Amino acid sequence: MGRTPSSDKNGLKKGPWTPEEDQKLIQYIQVHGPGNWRNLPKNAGLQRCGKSCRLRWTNYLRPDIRRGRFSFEEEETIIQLHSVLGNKWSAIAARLPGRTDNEIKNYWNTHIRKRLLRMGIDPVTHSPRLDFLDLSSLFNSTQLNLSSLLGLQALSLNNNNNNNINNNQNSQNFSFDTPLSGAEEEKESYCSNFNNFMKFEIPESLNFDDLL
DNA sequence: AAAAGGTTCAACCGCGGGTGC
DNA sequence: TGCACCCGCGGTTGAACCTTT
Repeated sequence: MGRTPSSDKNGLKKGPWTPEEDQKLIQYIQVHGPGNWRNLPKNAGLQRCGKSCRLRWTNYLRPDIRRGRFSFEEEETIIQLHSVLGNKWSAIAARLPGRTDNEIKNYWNTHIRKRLLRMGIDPVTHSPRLDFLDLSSLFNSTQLNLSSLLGLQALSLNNNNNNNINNNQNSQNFSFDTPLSGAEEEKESYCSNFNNFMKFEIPESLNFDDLL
């Protein structure tokens, strides 16, 4: 993984970190603590720039980092927070203990974004993609309230006092079976949770003043 | 078995905000 | 006010790995 080992014009090493480099960085930070990244490489005996050291520490070596697969709850939280915060990965990471902004960003781009697209949800606006849906069948649906559909996100973001809004009314009439769908099991799993996605229920512990 | 194409994710880059002088 | 420096963020890259043909 990573990049080809190389050096820049200052003789500083680039590319993947070796276990020896990791050990030097960990030992130095255990004694002196993180920070002062500019001088850290020299003091720690590393041929790296401070930026590279900070990135390695914050994204990989920090002892409080939780590695491994994201749980469904974490995934749902990411989606909810992204619907409010957008690509503010550090803000999202701050609300997911043990996860880094880089990890969340990667996970979003490689997993969640694709799943939302597959489900017919625009990953930027978090609204159903009308270009993706079979519009003719939608318009023929007597139960569909299109204005509700278009106002879905606005509703969701203004639901501070309306957490119990029942969006099932909107979502139950759609079929998000997609021509691009992959594993049936996965599709079924995520479609069954579609209602949860569309509710965008904001955890009570979330402080909107902090977010915005 | 091997080649081709797709996916993952650690690491890099450029930019902008904050701070001190 | 302007400059330099430091730090953190978001976007992008590309080698390793995985899956498909």
